[in-house]
Amino acid sequence: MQDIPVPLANIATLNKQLKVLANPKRLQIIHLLMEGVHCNCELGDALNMAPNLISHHMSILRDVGLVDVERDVVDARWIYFSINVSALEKLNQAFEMFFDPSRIKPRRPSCGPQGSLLSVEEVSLIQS
Amino acid sequence: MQDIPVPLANIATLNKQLKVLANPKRLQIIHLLMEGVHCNCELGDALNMAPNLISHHMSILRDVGLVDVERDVVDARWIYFSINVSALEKLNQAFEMFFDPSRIKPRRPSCGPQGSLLSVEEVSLIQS
DNA sequence: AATATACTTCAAGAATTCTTGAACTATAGT
DNA sequence: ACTATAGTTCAAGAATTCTTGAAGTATATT
Repeated sequence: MQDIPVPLANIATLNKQLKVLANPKRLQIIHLLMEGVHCNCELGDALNMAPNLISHHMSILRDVGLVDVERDVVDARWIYFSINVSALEKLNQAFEMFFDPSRIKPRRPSCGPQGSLLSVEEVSLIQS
Repeated sequence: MQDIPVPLANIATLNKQLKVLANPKRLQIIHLLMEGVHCNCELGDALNMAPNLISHHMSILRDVGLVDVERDVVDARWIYFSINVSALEKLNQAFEMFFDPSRIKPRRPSCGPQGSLLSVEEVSLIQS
């Protein structure tokens, strides 16, 4: 039963990550990249999106370090996108920590008559 | 090594959940509710927000089933909000499944000369 | 019955994010 | 050098989401 702290600073970070992920196109891109390396044109074909839109979403994903980029060694015009594994691991851990159901504590609210949180006997005592 | 399928229908669901979570105020509300039951006024005081804004965010959290509501038994004007544990568990599982780093597969892209994915020997063969 | 309290709903404006089309950069082939 | 290709950047409009203030509900107290 160790206490896992969740400071407010982390909520801002978590929010930034969630905002990046809370977009259907970017989720689909991530899903495709989980299946392996893809170039811009491949993603555009698969998702029926213009290449500039792919670029736009990729820059958002790159900004949070979730996606890596490398140029083709033979033909440097092609660019390959891939998931940054350690970034994904950290993301996964952050989620698991923040949304961990075992973190939920029972507590009486500090306002209101708190009737609903009293036992049945306590409630009947008050009402009599 | 079992294959965990991630159908496209689930991406839409996941996106909906992520959009609800990708908001600093709602993350703070969730964080406070993890610490235990709170009423509207308590949340408003803690987060320095007007009660109608709290209500608004609560309805969004309720719509996805993440938050439960119950009226005070003694004084029904007070309303207590709490986290729906099973909803949080499902959310946690969905995240863990979708963003699981072990899902990442290596793959050669189907476009480009694929130079960067060739071995050093293969590349030197092409370039000679 | 009248007033107060705890909260919700509504509508409009503010802010943010998404998409589109055009212009731009970098590299490769002829 | 010139053209083609793969991808990026920019700016403006469209769409969505957030916040604010006022009005509305439901319940409790006097």
